[in-house]
Amino acid sequence: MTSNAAFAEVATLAGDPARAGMLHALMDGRALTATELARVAGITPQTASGHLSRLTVGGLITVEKQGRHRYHRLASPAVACMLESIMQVASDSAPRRKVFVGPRDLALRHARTCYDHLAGHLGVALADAMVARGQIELASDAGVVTDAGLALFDRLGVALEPPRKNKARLLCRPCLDWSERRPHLAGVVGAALCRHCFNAGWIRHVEGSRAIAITVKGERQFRENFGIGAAGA
Amino acid sequence: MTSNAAFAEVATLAGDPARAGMLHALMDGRALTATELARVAGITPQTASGHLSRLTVGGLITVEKQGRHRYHRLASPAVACMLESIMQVASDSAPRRKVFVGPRDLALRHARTCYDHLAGHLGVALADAMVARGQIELASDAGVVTDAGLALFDRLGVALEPPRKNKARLLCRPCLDWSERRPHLAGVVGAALCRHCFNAGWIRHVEGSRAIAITVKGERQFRENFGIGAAGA
DNA sequence: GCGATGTTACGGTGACGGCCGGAGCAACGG
DNA sequence: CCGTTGCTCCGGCCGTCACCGTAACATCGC
Repeated sequence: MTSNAAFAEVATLAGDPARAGMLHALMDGRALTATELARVAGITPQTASGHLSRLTVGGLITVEKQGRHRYHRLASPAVACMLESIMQVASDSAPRRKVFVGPRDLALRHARTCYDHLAGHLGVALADAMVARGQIELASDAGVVTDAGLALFDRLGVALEPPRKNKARLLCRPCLDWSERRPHLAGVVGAALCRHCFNAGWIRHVEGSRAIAITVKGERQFRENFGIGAAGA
Repeated sequence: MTSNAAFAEVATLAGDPARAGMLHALMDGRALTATELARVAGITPQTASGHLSRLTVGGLITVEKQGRHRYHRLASPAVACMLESIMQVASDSAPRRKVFVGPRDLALRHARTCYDHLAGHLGVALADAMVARGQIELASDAGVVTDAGLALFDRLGVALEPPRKNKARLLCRPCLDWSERRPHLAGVVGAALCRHCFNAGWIRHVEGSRAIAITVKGERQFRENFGIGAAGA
């Protein structure tokens, strides 16, 4: 069982509360420094450094040196997907009691990024709207963008990466939202849509959090293009 | 960060080598007793009992009492999906060296079940064959069954669960195979196909392993219906 | 009722690992 | 050049947890 040791190693790396906090913070896809990660995890920079070193050799994160800063980010989308799935299981078994949700948690539940796509109330509302309008079809396993959806992306100027080959259907991945318990849009399509929202100035990052804020412009665009009401409420 | 503690708890449960071995053994979707799982993990039944108790309260497995035996199985497909994704990350970072593959590992790589669908060389070969024949389309995020694929399933008598609503497209989920590094068929479609292979006597479980054996009848059927050569070699 | 088997509960032991403080090293700025 | 900042290495403390042996409890066959 050679693969078993590697499996346990990866799971152990994610299992420490301090490391889990750091990985959680990195789930927005951005790169953070060791000191920033130490602060979110509530430990000293020395301890954080050790953790980050272990995470790096374990292949969960990668480091990019820039001057006297060292920026850490998740190593791959596969890691983000793994963290998502663990959160999925954790939120399934966790609701032993209705937990207290602080204001910070509330902002996260409203709208956040999930590595490279939108999640929270906003992400789910967007997916719901597109399903209702026949622009995408979503099953539990997978999803597909219809011609109406392609037309919408074309009209909005959503840039797909890599550029779509006209032959194959455009497929997308549903991702069960841990706060809403309903699927939102992930995969290449979710990433493209999220990227477009940032580039067009519809949303922006909230400093020091995975939460995102909807701009005034974004509010209007979401209402006009997706029929989503004030602040996705 | 209420969800953080639950996250770390779940990851820690999967992170112990002994527990990882048990979860790995349960990945074939069957239910095993504490003694069997102890033997797989190489620990005493007492120790295994403690581990299984923790896994149960953690929501990773469920227990079914039957006489003096207690059968343990994975709690949900979400747990299986999580274990898959961890294995995915582990196999990404693990290939530090070409590891020795024993005969037991070899059987696993040839053909095995992955919770509820087929994996290994056989699983990948089936997916490849269906893609080549235009019966399914697979992207990295998702997949879809074409009309040709639906016709094939109909001809073979593959029973979909739940029965397909004629309106929506039949979507499927690709699952990156850790041994082949290529996608095989998962999700409801993969599960239906796997179930049909068992029911029709094309494959059978190898006792005491996640590996499966292809019967003589199955060999002929796989060749005739999917063009897969001897033993999927 | 009496062994045999499967499973759980308890106490003790040992080790792995997280944490911090102190010190050493690069990088930027004045 | 020197002080500041960001990060890493080292040594030591301490809590947690995996493991086993012993023992108790349920279930089945005789």
